[in-house]
Amino acid sequence: MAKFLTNREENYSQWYNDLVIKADLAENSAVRGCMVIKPYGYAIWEKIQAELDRLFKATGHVNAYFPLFIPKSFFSKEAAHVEGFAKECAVVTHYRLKNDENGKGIVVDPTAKLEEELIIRPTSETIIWHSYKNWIQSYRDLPILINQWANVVRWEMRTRLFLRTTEFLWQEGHTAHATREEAIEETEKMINVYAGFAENSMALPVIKGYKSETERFAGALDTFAIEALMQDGKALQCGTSHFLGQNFAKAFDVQFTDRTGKLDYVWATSWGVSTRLMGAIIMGHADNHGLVLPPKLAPIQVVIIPIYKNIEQLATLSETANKIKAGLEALGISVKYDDRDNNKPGWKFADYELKGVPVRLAIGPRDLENKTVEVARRDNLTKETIPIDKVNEHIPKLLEDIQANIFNKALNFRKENTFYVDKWDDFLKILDNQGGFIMAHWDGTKETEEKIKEESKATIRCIPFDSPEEDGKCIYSGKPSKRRVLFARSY
RNA sequence: CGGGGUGUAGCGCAGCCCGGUUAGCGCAUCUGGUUUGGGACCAGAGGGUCGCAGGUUCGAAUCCUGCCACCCCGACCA
Repeated sequence: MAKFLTNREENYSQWYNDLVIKADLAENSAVRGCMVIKPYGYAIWEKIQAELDRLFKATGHVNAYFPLFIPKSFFSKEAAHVEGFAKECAVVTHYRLKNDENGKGIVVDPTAKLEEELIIRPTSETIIWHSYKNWIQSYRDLPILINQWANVVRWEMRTRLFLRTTEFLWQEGHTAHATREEAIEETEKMINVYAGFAENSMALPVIKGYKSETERFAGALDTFAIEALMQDGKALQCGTSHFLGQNFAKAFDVQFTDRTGKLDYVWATSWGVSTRLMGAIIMGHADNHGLVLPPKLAPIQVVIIPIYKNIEQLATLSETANKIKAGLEALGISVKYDDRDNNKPGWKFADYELKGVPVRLAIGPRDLENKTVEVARRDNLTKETIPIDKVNEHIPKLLEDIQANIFNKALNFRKENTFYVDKWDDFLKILDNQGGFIMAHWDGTKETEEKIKEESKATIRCIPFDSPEEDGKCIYSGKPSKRRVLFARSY
């Protein structure tokens, strides 16, 4: 078979780039660092959105929308927050263009300078908390459980399609609560929603945990994250949920009267996932033939390909194929019948494999005669022939089976690539050889964390919630430690 | 932003070092025909501001300057 993709083993990042382009998910745009998400890629994002939106609403949240622009002054109200984001903000300074007097096209009109510059949101805490000030007076106004689907801009140095783009799509939840406990509960609830989504829908096992102080969100008291292991042994942060304490309430002076009549600041959380999840799906499951989409997020779950010698034969096949299609659609399965005549079946087989379609049905005269259909599954590339009248029974089970199988495959990969390490030499050796997750002791200090990062390029991905207490010595400093934390090189 | 590389048709590339009439190849596209159970074949056709802007020259894809974009490696990050 001819090579259409760079081999994953040869050059992982080239393979990734090839895949995104060739599977028609996205492409680079005329603007540096910004991508065009193409219909097939966007369809996957829409599936992600739909399921997350359902989960948010099921946990009591509602959607709203806040502006793209944030007055510069808002941004500086929370000290840690501005510190964290200042270096990557796009700024609007003017509101008008004009024709150049020297005939050199269009220029910024210097008389149209804004009184106060506007920041294009890198995240919306500030403008949202400015609104919340007006919305909250009493404990009866709480909690506020709002999510918004939006685009944000972070002026990154180096970008990669889906993993890190200058503009990206995401959702950001911003909640306000009367008590610290309730806000912490919300923060935990949402990291669990994310973890559930990653594992159930994306078929990607994740580790939930706390971020170390240095890795925390700018302005948060605590950040929870889910971390997934990619096939090249690097970690990808897939979602974060932040306990913001009263920091933003204080910065924007949002106080409420509690049950006892006492005035207090509101407690906050924020949480988000982005189009980066697309990258996680790709790097978590895809192979040298292309994408492997989890059935629950695949825009096309089943593709039917006719094999025929002439138009008359195609017409006969189409009759059966359309019946199969209608039957599966009635079961809520998305089916594409590809009867285009410009490509041969072999071409289509390869193309749908590249696009990660979970199940392919091929039907030809031979099948028609035997009342059968050939079923090929994308996850393990096996084929079987089944009677047509068993399709409605077989395919739903098969989709579930594929969903479970790719999850288990990813889980096994993670198990095989998670190492409990106690010696610094082994730590470095593992990172350089195969990568993976490393569970090791850490003395809890910023200094050690920094040194480890410098010398190994690995960071603390998180302190897993379920990491058991055990006495040990820090992998780097040898000082005492109570539990292992999760290290990895990351995206 | 630092180091390295690349930019020529929708895609992948040759030509550039050593300037010279109409800029070439493969894939894709279009037309006609034969095909169709794992990326078909034959014949014909269309498609180019040679990344952009200046400069040198009788003449620039080719030489010079600046800029832009993309890729890889670092620092920053979801």
